[in-house]
Amino acid sequence: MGGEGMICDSGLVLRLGYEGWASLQPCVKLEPSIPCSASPAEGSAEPSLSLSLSEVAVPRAAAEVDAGRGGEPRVLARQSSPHSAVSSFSGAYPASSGATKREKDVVSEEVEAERGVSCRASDEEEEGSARKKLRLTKAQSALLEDMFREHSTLNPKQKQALAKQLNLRPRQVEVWFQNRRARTKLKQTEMDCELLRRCCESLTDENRRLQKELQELKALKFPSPALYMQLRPPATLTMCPSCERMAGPAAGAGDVTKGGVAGAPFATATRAHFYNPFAAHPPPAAC
DNA sequence: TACGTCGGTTAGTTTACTTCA
DNA sequence: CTTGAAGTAAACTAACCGACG
Repeated sequence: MGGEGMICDSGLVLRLGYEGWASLQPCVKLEPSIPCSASPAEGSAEPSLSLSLSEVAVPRAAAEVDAGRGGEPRVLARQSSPHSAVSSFSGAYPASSGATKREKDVVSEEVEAERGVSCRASDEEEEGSARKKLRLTKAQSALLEDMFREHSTLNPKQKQALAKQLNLRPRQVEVWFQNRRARTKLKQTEMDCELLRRCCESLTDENRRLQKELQELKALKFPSPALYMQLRPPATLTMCPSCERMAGPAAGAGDVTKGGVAGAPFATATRAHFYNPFAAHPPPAAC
């Protein structure tokens, strides 16, 4: 599994990868590498974060998200244009027709539906010519999508059967599945990136806030950290204002990982509830 | 070696938008 | 001002190619 890493403003190293393609489970690890000059050098604690996408039920297929531009559903069953060399209906409507493109498309679809035609493109006689491109019919796309939802890959037998059912060549089915997997992965990656971006923003804010708090603390020069702890409960470390969940004294007490210093007065002894966009509960809109 | 999958790319098609007569 | 044709950029996606396990 290859991983890509980036350091965001919050000083966290974000690593993104996939635990295998089929399962589409991106894993994300946020490792603290707080570069801030006001980092807890003086025995203070730095938050230890560990977010994992593996625990998350990320919306699986992009198919469900896959809408046309501007949210307008696209008509996939559209046959090729009158100029298309592979059009099954190159004569269905003349180019000089007064109908608009969209109207033509509708007509084409209706005619196609009536005839029950599927586009078997690039027949053997086409070999040697320039690359041809077919447009799958709505029915073909639907069936392929159904199959894809069941299995993202096909064994040779399934491929053969599906090709026969769709009146396509096995190679076409194979290519469709390849492209479909690629599209799904791309969509998933985009979604992951968006989640990471939000997470990064959130952590940046938190980092900023903690630094500010640290500076205030320094300015106050409390006689003892314990006093500060009494006056400033760790609940103030709540990261996600929308979640309204705070790390109470019991939550994570003693759970000071490598990032924190066990026993250090400013470790806040607790791990604040850092907003995890990959957590099972849906991320708040504010995040 | 053969085969399947993947990432990357190419190219055909469609759509949305702009311009202009 | 409205309308329709023409041009264009962008998006989508089938098909292809080479690398890899």
